[in-house]
Order: sequence, then structure tokens, then C-alpha cells
Amino acid sequence: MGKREAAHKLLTEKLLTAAILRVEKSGLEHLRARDITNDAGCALGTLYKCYADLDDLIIHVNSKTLGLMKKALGDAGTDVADPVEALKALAIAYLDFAVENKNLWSAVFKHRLHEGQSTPEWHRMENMALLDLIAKPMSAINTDLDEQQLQVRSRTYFAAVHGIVSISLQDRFISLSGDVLRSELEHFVERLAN
Amino acid sequence: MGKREAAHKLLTEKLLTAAILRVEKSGLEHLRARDITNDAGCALGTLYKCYADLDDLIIHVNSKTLGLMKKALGDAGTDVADPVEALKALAIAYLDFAVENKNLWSAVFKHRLHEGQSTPEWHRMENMALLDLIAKPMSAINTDLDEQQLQVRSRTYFAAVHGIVSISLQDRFISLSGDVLRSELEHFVERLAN
DNA sequence: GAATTAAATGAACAATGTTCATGAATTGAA
DNA sequence: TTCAATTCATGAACATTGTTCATTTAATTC
Repeated sequence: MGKREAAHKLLTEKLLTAAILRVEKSGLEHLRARDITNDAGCALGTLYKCYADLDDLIIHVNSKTLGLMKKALGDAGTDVADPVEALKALAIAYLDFAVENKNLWSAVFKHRLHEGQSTPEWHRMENMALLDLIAKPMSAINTDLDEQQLQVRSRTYFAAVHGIVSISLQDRFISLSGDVLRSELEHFVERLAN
Repeated sequence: MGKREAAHKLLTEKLLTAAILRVEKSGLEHLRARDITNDAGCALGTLYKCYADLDDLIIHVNSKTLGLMKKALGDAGTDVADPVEALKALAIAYLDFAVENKNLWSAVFKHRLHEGQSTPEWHRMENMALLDLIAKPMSAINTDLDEQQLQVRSRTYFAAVHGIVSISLQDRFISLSGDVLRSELEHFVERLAN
């Protein structure tokens, strides 16, 4: 790899970490192209040499977050034998991840592409991969479902848990204390899975 | 009421309906101050005489939407005797409302105030009012819960249904056909409420 | 080491929310 | 009715953005 290519790659990386730090600290809505390039120590235009546009960079930020999330959920769910307990552990792990990485986590779900553009396939796949973690314990509970139905059911349950966690981290309704929220989630999964 | 006050009130109204039409047609993300004032037939600055800023106007748009939503859910849930069926009817009505008023509905949940500002109390109350519709059939099922717990549980269930509907109207995961989605929702409520 | 090529640069542009001095129109008293 | 006082709509101007592109700078090639 020549000096040119190496420098470009380094810059691309620097921009990504700068963006991640910014989103982590201040949230997606305060992310500014000029801040990122300042942090990365390069010119404004450089961002558009390394990424198609801000959206593209944000997708890469979210990709990293999904990686972290998948790791966190994987750690939580793997060695729990009882499928219902495994699902509970996954739900709680999801909640914990969201709380501990609030800005990164919400960036994943807040970000919307502009009209006409659509999420790249590789990023869609990263999203879908989350469901695979749920599918295994799920299949142990619902033995009557085929592959296809299991996928759909996993999606439904993930969406439900996501909704509960999501609404809690807004100020739309009364906010629940951490403990109440956790026990609501556990009750919820118990009810759903038994 | 003098001519002055009347004109001001009329303009305030015109701006609101213009904003509603714009959101309805193109979504919150394409709402522009200049478009609204053009539609309403007034100058740009006028918007800031009638509303504090765009956020304030959007909150009023969302307030109208919540009114429509409450009406739609009220119509669906009232005269269903069986509480589980009532909850199902509410969930389906929520889905239908979201589908039929996609842009208005998503505006309610997409809109976030800027740092430092917080949702006005009257608008928070409008949000909370949704939960009251769920609370009645809910109390028939969970007779052991007190007022406080019932409120919390209603919130949890609403959030779950909202999550399912919400994820379906994004392109994050594979999209479900209308029928599959409906039956997933019904299965879901059944499982949760029995 | 010179010529070629490619990439970083940052000034300039377009779009957008918001403000404010100005002017026009309503109001209320003479 | 008339005329000053007042109030409110006006839209030009500003600040902040994302994005582009001609220019400069540096690496690559022969």
C-alpha cells in the first residue's frame, strides 16, 4: 500500500472515530461536519473524499454501534440454558446497552436517509443479524413455527422490547425509575414467552 | 375582538393548517418555514409572530394529530365488552391509524425539541391521555394492580405495540405484508393479555 | 529529477431557521 | 372625521449548515 492510500485510510478512520466520539458525547442531532473535520485535523472537504456524505459517515458510526450491541447481547444470551430466562437476559441486556450508550444507541434508530436513498444492503443485514440472537431461544419455546415464521416472530418480539426501552428514554410520558422499568420488562417477557 | 386580533388569530390558524397539510403530504423532515408561510399567504417573519418558532408550530400540529388518534382509538375500543378483544381492537386501530396517517403519525414520535427546551406540560398530558384508553380494559384483566401499577403497565403495553407498529413502517428490517403484521399484532396482544 | 497524477484544501454556494428595523394599518381620543 | 399613537406584518439580512469545485500540494512514475 502506497503512502497515498495509507494516508487516505488513516484519515477515513480518524473521521469515523471523531464522529463516534461526537455522537457519543452530544447526540446525533448535534453532529456537525465542521466539528468532525476539526477533531480529525483535516479540511472540511476531506470528509467528502472519505465518505459520500454525512449520512454515509453516520451509517458507519451506526454500524460500529450495532457491532457493540451484538457483542453485548451475545455475551448475555449464550450460556443461559432455559429459553425464557435467555430471552429475559437478552431484553435486560438490550435495556442496559441502551442506557449505557444512550446517544450511540438512539443514533441507530433516529437516523433516516433522505428521500430516494435507501439503506445499503450490508447495513440492513447488520440490523437483521440482531434477530438471529433472539431466534434461538425463541425456537425452543415455539417449536411449531417454521424458519420463516420464527423470523417474523423474532422481529415482532424485538420490536416490542425495543418500543418499551425506547419510550422510556424519551420524556413523552412519565419516566419510570430504572428498577420499575427492569421489572416491567421481565414481567413482559415472562408473559410473552410462557 | 378587534380587527387586529381577529386577523392575527386567522393567520395563526392558517399557518397551522398549512403546516398540517405539508406534514401530511411530505413528512416532518421536509417541512420548511418558507413553504408554510407561502401556503398561508403571509411573510416569513409572521410565523414567528404567531408561534415561538418552528418547534412550537410542530407541537401544535402534533397536538391535532393526537386528537385524531384519540378519537380513532376511542371509536374502536368503547363498545367491545370482552377486555382482551377490546385491547386487540385498540392495537389494530392504532396500526390502522398509523398506516392511514403515516406522516402525521410519525411526526408525533420523530419530533424532538432542542437541548434545554422541554415539551410543554399540556402536550405531555395529551400524550398521557392515550394511556387512559388502554387502562380500562387493562384493569378488567389485571384486577390485582392498583391505580399506579395500572398506569405503568398500560404504558408498557402501549410502548410494545407502538414498537411493533413503528418498526414495521421503517425499512430497517424486512417489511411484513399488512396481513402478516395484523395477525402478529393480534397474536401478540392475545399472548400478553391472557 | 521532471512530468504526471491524485488527493487534500478551504473558499464559495445554496438552503434554512431566526431576527429586527421599517412601514403600513388599526385604534382611540379630540 | 381626523390625526397621532400603537401595534403588527413585512421581508431583507444574518448565522449556521451540508456540499461542491477550482486550486494547491504532494506522491508516484518513468
